[in-house]
Amino acid sequence: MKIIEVDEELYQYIASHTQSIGESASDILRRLLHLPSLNIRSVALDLSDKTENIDRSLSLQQETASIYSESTVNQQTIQPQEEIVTQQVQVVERAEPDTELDVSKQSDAADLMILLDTPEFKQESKAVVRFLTILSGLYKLNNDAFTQAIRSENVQGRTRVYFAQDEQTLLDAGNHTKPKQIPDCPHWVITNNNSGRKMIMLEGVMREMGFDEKTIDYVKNAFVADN
Amino acid sequence: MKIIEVDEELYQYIASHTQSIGESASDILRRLLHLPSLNIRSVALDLSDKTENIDRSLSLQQETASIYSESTVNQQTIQPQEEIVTQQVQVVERAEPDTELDVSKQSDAADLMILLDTPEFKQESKAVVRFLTILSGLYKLNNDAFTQAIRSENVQGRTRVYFAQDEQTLLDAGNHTKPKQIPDCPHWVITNNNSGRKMIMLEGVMREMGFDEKTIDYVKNAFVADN
DNA sequence: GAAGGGATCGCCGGGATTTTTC
DNA sequence: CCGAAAAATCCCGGCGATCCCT
Repeated sequence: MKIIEVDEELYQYIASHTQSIGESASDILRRLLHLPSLNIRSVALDLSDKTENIDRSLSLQQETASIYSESTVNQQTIQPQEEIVTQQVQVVERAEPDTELDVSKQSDAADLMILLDTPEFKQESKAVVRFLTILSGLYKLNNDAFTQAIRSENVQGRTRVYFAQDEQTLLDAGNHTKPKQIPDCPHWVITNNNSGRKMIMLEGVMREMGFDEKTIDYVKNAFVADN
Repeated sequence: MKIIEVDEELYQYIASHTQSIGESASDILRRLLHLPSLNIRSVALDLSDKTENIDRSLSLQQETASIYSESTVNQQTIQPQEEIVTQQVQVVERAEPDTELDVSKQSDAADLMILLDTPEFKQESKAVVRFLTILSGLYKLNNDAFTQAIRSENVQGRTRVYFAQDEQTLLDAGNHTKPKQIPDCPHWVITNNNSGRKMIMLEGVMREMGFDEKTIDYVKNAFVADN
């Protein structure tokens, strides 16, 4: 083991991306950097558990699996039984209708993919709707992270303000921005821009929220997919 | 600074992504993680106490707006007329045993280096922002020395005026000089020149302020470093 | 402010490059 | 007239919002 020094904020960033209790800095960093894990990782397991639980299509299962395949490729060591037990507990807990606010970090990516995989979403032809739906999903996944993310300067324009808690702020910062409230969310977004910019906005928010690049890519693709 | 433990292989991975000599682990990781740069302006504000948490929510927008805003006409953030009064108050505030104009003191130089060492600064791609940030930092370090320094003939152009307490002075002395207010500082600088000239301007101010050559060199390097 | 969506086009800022001055 | 220093033009990339299409 090596010791490295990281600044306070980066430390917080890393710590905040803990996905399972007791995870080491290495584990977290490896996940964020898309490096293969040394220890068995539970992400793949989690995904499949969740899959059964939520009863979704097979195709998504495959997609999801392939997306994370990198992290499962060279995993030779198998983790103790405890791991599995934990998983089962989680499944049970999640078996009830999910109305609670604190969605465990672990399932962020999966929840998001489930949302984007619904026929309703895929069928949706309007970019604004897909845009708003994704934002709404992001908020629901982790409203604190989302609320923090949209404050970042990285999701602001040169003169326009992209996100705010109220319509007026957005109206004041630009002309004809066409603000819309994000569904089931206290925040507003501006809407009068092309799809490219909408994608940039999504990307910015997700990056701020700490999603890894793979997931961000997945969402971007889902957003773009027009049929 | 926080200490974290990473496994050998991950350590090698991070180290192998060094892009500039002397880069810290934090810098490298921030780049690899696509961590958004923070608001440079607030860093400058926070020069003397950089570990403290920064509230970026409200002040950020305003600061950013003032920097990029083109309609500087109705900006009344700073009042030139009361300038002298303000200065005097600050003198009194600074009236501690070792208050001098000699800026070459270790601690001041160190403060400056701390600012330039932040990943936020290093990651800043725009020369103007780095330029303004450094000037802001210089002012913060010793506003009297700074205010005196920019009056010197050595920081004026042949026809252009480089620094002034108000935009108009700069506008009057040249065409398309693109003056900008230095963040958290009552003074303005012109901005429409290449990076070489910006560096000459920094150098001039610092020399006038009494920085030693080593520190000046350090700052020049930090300013130039572009990635 | 009310039709709505969003691609297209034009403006703006950054700063290297070119032009001008001494 | 040449070289150096300063000034300012101008190109490029990014963002805003107009305006065309549905």
